[in-house]
Amino acid sequence: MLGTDFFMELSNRGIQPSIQRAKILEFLWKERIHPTADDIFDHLHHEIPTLSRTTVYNTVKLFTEHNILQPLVIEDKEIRYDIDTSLHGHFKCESCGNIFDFKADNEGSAGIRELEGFQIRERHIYFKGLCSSCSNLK
Amino acid sequence: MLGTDFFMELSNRGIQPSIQRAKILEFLWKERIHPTADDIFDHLHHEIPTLSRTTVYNTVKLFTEHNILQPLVIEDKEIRYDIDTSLHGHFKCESCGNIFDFKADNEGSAGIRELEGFQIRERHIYFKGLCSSCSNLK
DNA sequence: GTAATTATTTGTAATGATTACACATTTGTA
DNA sequence: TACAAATGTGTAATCATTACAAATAATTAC
Ligand SMILES: [Mn+2]
Ligand SMILES: [Mn+2]
Ligand SMILES: [Zn+2]
Ligand SMILES: [Zn+2]
Repeated sequence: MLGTDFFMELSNRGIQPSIQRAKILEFLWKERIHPTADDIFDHLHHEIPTLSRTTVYNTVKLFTEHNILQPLVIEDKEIRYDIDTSLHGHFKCESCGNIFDFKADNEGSAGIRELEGFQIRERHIYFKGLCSSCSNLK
Repeated sequence: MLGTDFFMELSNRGIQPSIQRAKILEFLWKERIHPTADDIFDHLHHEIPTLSRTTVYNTVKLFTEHNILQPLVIEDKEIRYDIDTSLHGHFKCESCGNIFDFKADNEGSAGIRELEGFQIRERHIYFKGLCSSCSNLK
């Protein structure tokens, strides 16, 4: 998707493009943070003064349905969205609030006795604590 | 804690006992589900007609601070409480809503390169999908 | 034991992210 | 251009959780 048109990317994914959707996708793609819908709104409403919060909520929902986005529930009352939909772990720093990715073993998925006969659709792994920067600030 | 007094148990844990606190602890201990604060309230307000929702919220917060309880954030807008504070995984069935425990590997905690220098305070693993009962209902 | 102090409980009012909804705008099509 | 469908917008509702202040119960001081 590097350097390409986000309009085109939306089309390719079977989503009717719009300025709002393209800008939201661009933001998610370029800034590789794990923003909330509100974070996205706050960042974009300068560029698109008419942007509505509802549009952001609708769009992240749409993207999620198209598997472009993965919602992360780490804190209650805060859904974050990750454009990396692969299986990986998340670390949320309780001090700065940043979220960090880490590699998480895929194993353990199959060999769990208690889940015999279960249909697993989603896997989530998250840790909490202090990131190295915040740890160093004593 | 089997067959003992929950008042005593609270004292032992350094918590001033009360009827409300003891009943909440008893419920959490005996029913080994992962209830929300509201679930606890719904179950107990028959026994204790004067019980306030706020008391339940205050109590689960108190218990959490004393590490008697572990809050689980799996869905937004729903905090569940687990009296088993050990590290284990949770499976939430998207059909019946029940939560199942499973053993989760402790390993992977240390050897994660991306988290070098990070202070890990909490580890959470949860899956979603269909439990075996709900899977069998086709 | 009674009064004063402190802790606990209760009910109601606020909070705040998300959702519902109705209307406005834009887009696609004939 | 004209109409229909899709998309976007703003406001109002939702609902679990939290804040708060008054009521009640427990503990301590005398
Ligand atoms: Mn991620
Ligand atoms: Mn559990
Ligand atoms: Zn940090
Ligand atoms: Zn089920």
